[in-house]
Amino acid sequence: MDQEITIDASGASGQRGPTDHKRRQQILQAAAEHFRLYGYRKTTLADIAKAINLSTPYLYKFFDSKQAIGEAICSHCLGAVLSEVEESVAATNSPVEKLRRVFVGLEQQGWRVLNEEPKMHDLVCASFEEGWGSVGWFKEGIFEMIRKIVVQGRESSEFERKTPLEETCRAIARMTELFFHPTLLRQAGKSQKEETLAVANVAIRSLTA
Amino acid sequence: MDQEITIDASGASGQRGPTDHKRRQQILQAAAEHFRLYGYRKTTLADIAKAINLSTPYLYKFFDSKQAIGEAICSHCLGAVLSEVEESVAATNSPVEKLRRVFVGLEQQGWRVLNEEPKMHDLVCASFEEGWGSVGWFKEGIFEMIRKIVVQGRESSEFERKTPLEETCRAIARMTELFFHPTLLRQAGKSQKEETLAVANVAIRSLTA
DNA sequence: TCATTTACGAATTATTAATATCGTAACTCG
DNA sequence: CGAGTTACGATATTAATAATTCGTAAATGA
Repeated sequence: MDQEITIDASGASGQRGPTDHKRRQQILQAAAEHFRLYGYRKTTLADIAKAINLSTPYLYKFFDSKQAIGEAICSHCLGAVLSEVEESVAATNSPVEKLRRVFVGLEQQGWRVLNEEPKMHDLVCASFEEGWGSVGWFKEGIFEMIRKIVVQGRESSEFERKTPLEETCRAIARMTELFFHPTLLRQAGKSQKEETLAVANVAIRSLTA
Repeated sequence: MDQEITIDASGASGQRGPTDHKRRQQILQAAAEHFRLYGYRKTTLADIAKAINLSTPYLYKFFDSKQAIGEAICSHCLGAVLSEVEESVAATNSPVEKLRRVFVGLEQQGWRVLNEEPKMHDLVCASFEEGWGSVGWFKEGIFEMIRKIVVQGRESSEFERKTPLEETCRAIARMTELFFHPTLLRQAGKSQKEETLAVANVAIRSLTA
């Protein structure tokens, strides 16, 4: 009704009932709007149901729990972050520059969510604190992105080929966490472009050894 | 009465009145014991005062606030962590091994506090969340430790000398945070020796380039 | 059979009042 | 004056209670 975009809930756990059902879409869109405006904790299932003229219990035809809806919305938000970063990465061919853009892009996007969608940031915080499925999925996305870049860099001989691929990429993925982890982001309180670049450079130098 | 060790409060902010006063020591020791047993939040100033037969307001002769006492105890705890790591670092001459020990040592010590002194861990969490002075002091200590190691490594030609010292060391110091930051530690829920070593290796390779 | 609701118990979350705690100022004692 | 206390207000915390909210089961209609 509001936005024409569809929210892909596949990937988030806690789903049930028919996928690709019109109601699921409505629920997710109503939830997204309410979460963004009033926050996850303050919106009740009744709010969501009412917004699309349904009774509360019917939501359970599509989701296991309120948290399951939260996870779906969170996945969508994190998915958007990942897409932005992927796009930025795709816009250059240099593996070194790609890697730098992963770090900088994640920092920027994390900062954007914190500032422009504070309620969403809260939701992301909760998902990290409670270890929801959406987090693992997101981290895996980052790891894959980095792995591809490193593989490309090794093929073009810009990166070394001695160290174990998996271990190295996991470590670098882990390092990006310093700049997108919502709790750290909040504690930092300000953008950290400088620091991000410095850490990215460490990662890059370790590969170009 | 309990422990013969003295707690050095210099470095922590929020202190007032005579330094090196017998009462300050008593307050700090009583506070340390209560914080460790019952937690920062649950111990009241009255508890501390009563333990050494003082009235509550007299504590304010030595500390600006309850938080100031918390900071002092927190500094002491973090100082102990730093000492342990420094000792481990001092036990080898290889800069590479030293650097590895900074990472591994911090991870170990962080994990130890989380498990063996959970109430202290809560206090450390609070200090990070609220950005107490003790945190900046601790991070600066790590940075200094790393800087010395890198300088030594450069002098012995084991490390490269092209990259700016300050920036590089700040970045590496930042990377260690992944394994001692109390919030991340709690969220991880388990020891991460493997990951720590992997990230340490990235730092080391970036220097031996 | 699929879409949906009503009825309802358990668990969680506001609300509020009572209490405790923090921190200051002024006071006492030797 | 240095060591310490008493008295006290503003703020935070706890406890008890009332009200919501989550989530299930069984029921209703198309």
